[in-house]
Amino acid sequence: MSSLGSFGDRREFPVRDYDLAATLNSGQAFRWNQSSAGWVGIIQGTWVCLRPGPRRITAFTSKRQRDWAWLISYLQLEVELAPIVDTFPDEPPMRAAVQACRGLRLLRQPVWECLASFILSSTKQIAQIRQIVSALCRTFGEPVVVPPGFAPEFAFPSAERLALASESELRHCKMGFRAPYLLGTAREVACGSVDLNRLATLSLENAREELMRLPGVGRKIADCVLLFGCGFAGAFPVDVWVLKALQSLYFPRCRVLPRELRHFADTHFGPFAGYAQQYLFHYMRTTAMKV
DNA sequence: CTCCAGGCGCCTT
DNA sequence: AAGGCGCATGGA
Repeated sequence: MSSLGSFGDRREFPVRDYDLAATLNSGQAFRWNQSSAGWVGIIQGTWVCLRPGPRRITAFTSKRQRDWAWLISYLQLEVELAPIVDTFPDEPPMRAAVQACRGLRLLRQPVWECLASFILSSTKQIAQIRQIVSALCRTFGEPVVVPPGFAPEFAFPSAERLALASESELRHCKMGFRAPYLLGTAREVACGSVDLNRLATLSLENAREELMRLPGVGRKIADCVLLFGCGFAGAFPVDVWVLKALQSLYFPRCRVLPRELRHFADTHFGPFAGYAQQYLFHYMRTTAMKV
């Protein structure tokens, strides 16, 4: 194993209620890999390795850091989890999900990477989304400075770079019918037709409307970007897993239509509905699935 | 082999 | 408004 301490930079962050593995592995981000040194990822072109410890997370980077605001924001280290969980409805399904996923957090990811990744997510399993994103970064991303002994890494390619790609180049990354969607959205973002960094200043509804103007972005993908990239904790992405969770946990004895489940989701989970959604999603994928 | 995967856009009623 | 279908690709 490489001596990370003798290279780059290192910083310890005290945390409570933070399950790093569950958070990085819960289908909200697609570029984290567990190595013997810890969780290795790229955040805005910066290589970082994260090690969970008792009541702290230790971060190693390949380059000296002027400040760590980028990581504090990405990991949402200043968010206290307990007051959020306390707003969830007090009922058996939600209690079970919270108990099974203690310490599960939401990340605040770079908006473009989040948007592009979720455009690639439709009708794909998480393992395959990771493969496509990895190929996209290898093919179009700028090389990143990596500590000695670690695998080469690449930044997530900018919208401007992807806007210059051809559809067939994108298809070489195995994204299939999603290629024209990603290309179309990259072009719109690159030319400034949609300003991703302004979304967080809008209302949830207006920001969602903006995102849904983009090709390949419907309600579900828009809500993922709002929740995982823009900080709208009330956005509630409804996918096949969440539909299954709502149906089986809340209406086990009667068949409920998807649009009725959608309405239930919109009205039932409170101001941090997005957190509740992530708990249900992860609970369903890890433990409850084995029913 | 068949079936399905953190959906969307377009086409029918 | 609401429901059905095709779209690439690969793993179970």
